[in-house]
Amino acid sequence: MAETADARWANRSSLLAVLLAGGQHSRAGLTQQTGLSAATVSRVVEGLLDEGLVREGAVLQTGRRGRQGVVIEVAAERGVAVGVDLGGTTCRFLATDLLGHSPRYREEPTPRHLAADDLADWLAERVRALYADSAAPDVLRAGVIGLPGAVAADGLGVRGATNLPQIEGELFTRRVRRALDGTVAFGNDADLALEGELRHGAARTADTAVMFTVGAGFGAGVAVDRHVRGGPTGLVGEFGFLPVDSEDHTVEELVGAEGLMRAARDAGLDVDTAADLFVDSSPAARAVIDRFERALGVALIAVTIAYEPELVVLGGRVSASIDAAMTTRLRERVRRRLPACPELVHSELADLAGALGAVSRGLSALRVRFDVAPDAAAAVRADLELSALLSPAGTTR
Amino acid sequence: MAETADARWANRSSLLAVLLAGGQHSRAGLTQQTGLSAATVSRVVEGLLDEGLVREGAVLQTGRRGRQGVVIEVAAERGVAVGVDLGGTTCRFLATDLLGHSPRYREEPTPRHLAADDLADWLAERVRALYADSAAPDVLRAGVIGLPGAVAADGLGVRGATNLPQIEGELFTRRVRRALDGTVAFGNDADLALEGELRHGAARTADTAVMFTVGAGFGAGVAVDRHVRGGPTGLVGEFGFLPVDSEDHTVEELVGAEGLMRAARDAGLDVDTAADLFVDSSPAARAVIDRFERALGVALIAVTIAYEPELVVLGGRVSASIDAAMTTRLRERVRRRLPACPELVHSELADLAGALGAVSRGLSALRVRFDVAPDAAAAVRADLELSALLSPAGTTR
DNA sequence: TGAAAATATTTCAGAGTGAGAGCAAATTAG
DNA sequence: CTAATTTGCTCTCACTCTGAAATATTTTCA
Repeated sequence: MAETADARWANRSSLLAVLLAGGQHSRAGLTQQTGLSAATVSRVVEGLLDEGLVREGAVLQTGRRGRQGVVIEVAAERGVAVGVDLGGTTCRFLATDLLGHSPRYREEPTPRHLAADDLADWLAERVRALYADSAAPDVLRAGVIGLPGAVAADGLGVRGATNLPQIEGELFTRRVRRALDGTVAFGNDADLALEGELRHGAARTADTAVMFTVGAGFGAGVAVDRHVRGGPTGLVGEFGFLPVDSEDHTVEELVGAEGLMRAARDAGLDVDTAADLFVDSSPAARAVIDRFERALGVALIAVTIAYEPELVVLGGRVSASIDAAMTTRLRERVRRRLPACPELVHSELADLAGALGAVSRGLSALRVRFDVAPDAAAAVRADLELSALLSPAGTTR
Repeated sequence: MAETADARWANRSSLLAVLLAGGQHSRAGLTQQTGLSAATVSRVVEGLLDEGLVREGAVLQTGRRGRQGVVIEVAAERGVAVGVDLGGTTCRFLATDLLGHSPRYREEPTPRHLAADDLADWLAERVRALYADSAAPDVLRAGVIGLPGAVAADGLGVRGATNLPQIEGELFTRRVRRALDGTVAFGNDADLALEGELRHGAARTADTAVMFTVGAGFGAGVAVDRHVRGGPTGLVGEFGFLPVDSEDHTVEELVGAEGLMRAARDAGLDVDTAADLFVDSSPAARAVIDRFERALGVALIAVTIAYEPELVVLGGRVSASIDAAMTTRLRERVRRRLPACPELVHSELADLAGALGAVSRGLSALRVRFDVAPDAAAAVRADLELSALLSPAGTTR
């Protein structure tokens, strides 16, 4: 412990962290970025060149006089990260290289009729195909798969996957993991969506943030100190279970699309989608929406008390129906009761948040496998090439 | 950054961390405890001897054959930590040396009629007296003062101190701090009570824990990864604000002693203390207690969802009335709705939790000032000499 | 063309570590 | 009582790694 060798490793870590965040860096630039001496940077870079983890690229055209620096570029093809968002209806895949570049995105309907085994094989096959895109001989691979259920801290046990019951337990996850030689990890889809927003979306600058996912049901992801928390059994953030009145109605029943539709039916309303309810001005519809707003307000109060987040990101299908007037009313509702209230913003990454978050985690795992210190690996702010994805053509919206 | 000198500092840190945790250690023992080489331990100890931070004590009688080791003991008189729990009615003081030994405890009625200035002077005078007990020439002092209100992250702004209104704002805290030359920090009393239970009480072994303080009002402290969290404005954990029914009753109204007494009066009951309500078997009293239990259940559900703690510690005056039957019912209530439920246990430190937590934080601050790495400083599990305090004679119970 | 400036490498002294030798002090065995 | 053994501590030495400074290299500017 605490040998002198640690220093070298620490320096290599912080240097690699800078390189893996992307951008053009010469050795001189790295000297500035890392605060190390020029000599040390030269030596560490030499080591990385020997490892084949970086290579010298073009000379850096600065326009200033003096000798030009040589760009040190990461051998990005040495790693592949695959992020998957396995939803109840759609499955999204996103693969990138070690730098988060050359994204390849695809989506398919989830074959929800398949049993656990077959679904696992179906998924593994597609991930393997994305892995295979990189032809380099010694590629490290890391896949992260978001599931519509709570994932235990061990990363295998799945619970509460009402949308895709066959993935419950450890059968599905174990089979996927084995089929992919242990290169994959699992996470909760809401947590990964928050991870995405946290690194590349609306919560980019937030330290502590919560994401409400309002879809068929209601879920929340929680990030404290830029670290998404799931809890030992993955229960953390499941504010859908929170009771909101004396009759034991829960947030999920009043806020989720399923609950909304049931309430609409009970009120004799004839609507096809939850979104229709929000634009229906009949008293019956307004009553349902009022209860929606009340319940969402309770959830907002609860998370404000629990974490005092700077930001609550609204995501999920139904969240699109939450307009500015309603967010204003929600914040007022909180402010009437509490001395502070988080910002309320809509998701920036929409459908892609989950897959992006999954890739981000995969990239972190890759960095660690390339022997970057875990803290540094998680702190890297990679500049993924998202523009192509988020342009109108790239997404399904 | 990352010079070789860091290694020496890191080694000094981990060695000091072992020494400050207490116990008898020879150089050989330290070699084992720290994992460092014998040579390094000798060198670091030599440095500490030069600093005057440690000294050689008696020879260690092991009974084994071979040369006897010399005990390296911390110059505990080099630091004084004072913890204060400034309550609405009682103010408790606890002072220890750098090792958490030679505790001096006293309590006085809080002079709640004094204005901010005078109260600050009153408090500072008493803390100064405790500081003065150590006659060593170069003593470092650290005081931590628990206040019955939310303390902002900057450690100065106080809010929601309904029990002791004159400490609101920054006037009181600034004056105390200046009177004590900046050697003091402030914290929320519920947070510090949890800190105490976390380090020396019921939550000793827990990683993530919550403490409910059920007194006149209702507050909660939150510790995640053995780290008590307050939030930017100190709002974190104020689950008293949580609404529990459609009529907007809050947890505080239904659970705090004040709310209980009001409800009792409204129900035409003639009781003197909240405790009486719990042993009253009349239907009216039972109804009040039922609502108490329901609201506490909602708070328990909320914290379980928010943090999934291993443990919820029950503290505060009213918590004594919560018997085993009620905790069992509460846990059943949670389990009916959630897939997991924390343990529910009573505080072990009772009235002293706050002062103990405050001293613990003071000790941490002292360690940091002696240049121990903050992480290591916080992780030290000092063995305070509590037996004298917790024995029947030591407390007010 | 030469001066100035920026990048990169090499050299060197200094700081620090661990292994192992060596010394000191205790117990045990004969 | 003496020698062997064991344990604690220190000293020496080889090694790693760093940053400062000198040097080489390459570019722009006057």
